[in-house]
Amino acid sequence: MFTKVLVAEDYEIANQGIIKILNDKIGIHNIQEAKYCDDAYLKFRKAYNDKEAFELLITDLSFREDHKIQTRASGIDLIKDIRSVQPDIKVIVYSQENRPDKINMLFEKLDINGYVCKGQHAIKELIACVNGVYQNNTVRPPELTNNTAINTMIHLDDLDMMLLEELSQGFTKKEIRTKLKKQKISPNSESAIDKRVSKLFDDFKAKNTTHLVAIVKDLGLL
Amino acid sequence: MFTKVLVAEDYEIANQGIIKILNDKIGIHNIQEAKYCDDAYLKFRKAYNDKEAFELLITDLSFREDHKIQTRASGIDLIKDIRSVQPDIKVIVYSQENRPDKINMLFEKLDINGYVCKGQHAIKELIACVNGVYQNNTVRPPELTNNTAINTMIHLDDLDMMLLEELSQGFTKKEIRTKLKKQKISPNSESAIDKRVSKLFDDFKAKNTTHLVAIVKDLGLL
DNA sequence: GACCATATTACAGAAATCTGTAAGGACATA
DNA sequence: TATGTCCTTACAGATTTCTGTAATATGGTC
Repeated sequence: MFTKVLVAEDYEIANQGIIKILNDKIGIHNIQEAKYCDDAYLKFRKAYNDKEAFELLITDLSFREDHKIQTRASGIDLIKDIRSVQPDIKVIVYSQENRPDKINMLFEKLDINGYVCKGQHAIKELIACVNGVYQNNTVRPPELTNNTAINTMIHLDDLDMMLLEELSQGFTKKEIRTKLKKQKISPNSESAIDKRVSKLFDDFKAKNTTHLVAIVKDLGLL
Repeated sequence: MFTKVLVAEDYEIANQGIIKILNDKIGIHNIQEAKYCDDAYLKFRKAYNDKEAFELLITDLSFREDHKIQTRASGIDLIKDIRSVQPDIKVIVYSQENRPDKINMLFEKLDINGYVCKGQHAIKELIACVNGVYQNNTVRPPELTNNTAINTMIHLDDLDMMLLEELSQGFTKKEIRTKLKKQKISPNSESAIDKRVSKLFDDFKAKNTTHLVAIVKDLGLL
């Protein structure tokens, strides 16, 4: 089993919870914790330089903003930076994120080894994940395999996201059209935008713009 | 210090984290945990009947829905039920909720003894809270005292909330007006509703309905 | 080039939104 | 009763939203 693990998670209680599981249930005792990305990187770097490198990184994705100025804003940056130094370190992400496309992105772009959703069954999943990753498997969360939900079906491109963002900020379609023209993004005609938004209505089964934004906010896409 | 504590929290990792803090930092070792409200109540009831009652309950507010059917949906119900049996038990709520009015409601309506926000400084806050509550103090989170934010300033009555809810569900003002008339809620005229919504625009500095709903969703009021 | 599917654009009309003004009712105070 | 304030209602007009139809453009395939 892994003997040396780094845990990066800003929620202290969750941080302690992970350590307790690793301790009690998996028997890993050489654990260091960090509440900030930069702090995590420093601890990683020191261990690496001392030839006592970590074998596994367990990290959250989002770190709440704080008074401390961070060069790394998210766990994604942290993973990239650490992997650029020590490419073979195993990485497990432990996060609230449950959007399949986002989680898949982590596996595809960052080549992470495992993912555990914060939730009711996190202990069992974490244990299974650490064991699986130790055996060189890629461990995706059960939600991902079962859940072929809306998010995966509906493909939102950059323009869709921009439209949703602008609409949620209260801009009229005329204003949005003007912005698009200024940025020389096409399509930028009134009816093209109308069509795009109407398609979003269909996709999300929304009655109007307000409803659409409410749905998308609830889904956490915005 | 307290000697017997019940922890009700459905997120397993957080659950373990709390127990670790109570163990390591406060020296409480007689701790029972529950992942479901009903389970928590049963454990409470058993201890009470065995004359080995809990002295402190630490509970979350929201429990994720699951396949298990629960008679108690939220921590609020749990607190009410437990207090109706053992009125003098101390209660600390540990939750993500950060809306001042909601938190204040807990202190006023449920007479809870302490509140800790899930977050970066939860350990320090939890320790301070348990200590404070043990000394018969009421411990409100630091956020609450500092944050005289929008939420506290803007008073939203039932009609306001209903309007926001209906609008976010994509109903037109005409539809809303019809609903109000059916339920014999006044005011129900088109212009009265317009005025109400316009006031909400002013309050939340929204440009239009869509913007308003987006803001309110972000604030977590809806 | 010819063909097809798809995406963009133009235009138009009904419906809904948003912002005013003005008038009436409820209620408290003097 | 008179006065003032606040809330509700009625109405109107400009703007925006939403939904169509139809023409044009784009990109890929044969």
